[in-house]
Amino acid sequence: MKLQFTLQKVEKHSKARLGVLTYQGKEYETPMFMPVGTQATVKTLSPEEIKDLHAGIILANTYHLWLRPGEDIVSLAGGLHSFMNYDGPILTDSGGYQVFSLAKNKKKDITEEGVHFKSHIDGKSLFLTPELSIQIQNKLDSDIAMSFDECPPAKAGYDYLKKSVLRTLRWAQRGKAVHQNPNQMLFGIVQGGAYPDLRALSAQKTVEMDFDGYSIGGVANDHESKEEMYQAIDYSIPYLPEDKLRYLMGIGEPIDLIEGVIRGIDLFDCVSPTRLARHGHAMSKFGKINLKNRKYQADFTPIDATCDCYACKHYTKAYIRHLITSSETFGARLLSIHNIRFLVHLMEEIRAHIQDDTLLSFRDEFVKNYYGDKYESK
RNA sequence: GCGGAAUUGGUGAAGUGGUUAACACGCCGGAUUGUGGCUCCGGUAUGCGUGGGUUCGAUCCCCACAUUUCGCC
Repeated sequence: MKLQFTLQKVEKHSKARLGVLTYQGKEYETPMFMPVGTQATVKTLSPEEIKDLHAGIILANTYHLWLRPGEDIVSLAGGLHSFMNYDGPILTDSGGYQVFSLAKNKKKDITEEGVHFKSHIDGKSLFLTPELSIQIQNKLDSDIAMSFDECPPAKAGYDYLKKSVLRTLRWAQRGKAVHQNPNQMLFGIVQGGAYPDLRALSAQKTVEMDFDGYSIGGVANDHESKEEMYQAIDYSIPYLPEDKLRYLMGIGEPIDLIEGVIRGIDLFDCVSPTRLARHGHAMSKFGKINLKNRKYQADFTPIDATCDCYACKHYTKAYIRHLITSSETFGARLLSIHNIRFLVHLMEEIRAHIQDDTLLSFRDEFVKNYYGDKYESK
């Protein structure tokens, strides 16, 4: 069954929206943060643990699963849900971003037809097209498929970005034409860097094609400023229909989630909670905690005494620090659990504040706690 | 007791008579936004066993001593 999205409320003081996703008889509330499980697993976590965190949609990646084990194997297994034993909704990214990120400093050849680039596994030459990406996602049987887009660097320059936006529009059309899975939503992606007219063009033309939802892409690239990122959202949102999902791709810093919601975003994904975990960092409302720091060596308190996650209920900073510095995978697992729970809980708070029309003051208070003096001095 | 070899940071070690003593690990920081899980970037020996000597200059040459180690009695 296809996911259903119902918009429930828009905040008075901002564009923040509350919505409900209905899937297999269960309801999931938006705005929502989606953990990333590139290779059909949220790194270090079992599906049961993901559900215990009250996460909803998780991401998987077309590019990675195409290369290994191959979409036919997943299809033979009965699709992604049965293959990975996850009965919640799954979104697949199209592989467009991987062309940008995996082949960042390597040879790649972007043509009208598609993208030639090398496998990160064995260097083999690959050719991914908009049609192929959608066909793979049809077979993977995710619940939300993404259009294959070009994800150019933010600093690419107006002329290149314009060409790229127009090509991404043609690619979206080609992908939509071959999309066949009736149980799967298909999203279009708005590009256009930090240029208002390109974002407007991209958004309007994409919406004309009538997708099940719309993403704002190209915002997690390079080192653009937060202001530019927020502008890219602001330039895109006015053209998107109220009753469809809006997904800000790749964004997951706590403050960005709040700012995104304020601007009208419903869905976010980011590798940060799991990647930071593997590198020994815990997220908290007072900023990132680097558990590798010596000062936690004998700190026998939890990461956050008020957190209800498994890691905080049973383990101390000193123990997790020991696991991380000893390269024990249980440390990465505990921190992944905590960090995802932190973001999921943040979204719960955000939804409560939308309900009360108090999101803006929540944002201000959050920023003060999170950045402390650092933010004041900026 | 005799003879040989060795002695460089927390560790394993490279090295040269002449500016800032290589590299690796560890340690200490930092980074990380549609994930190339064990990643990236910094910092980390005011000193080369100790004491003398040679030299304009010694970690590098010489002497003595100490310690370690190997062989022989």
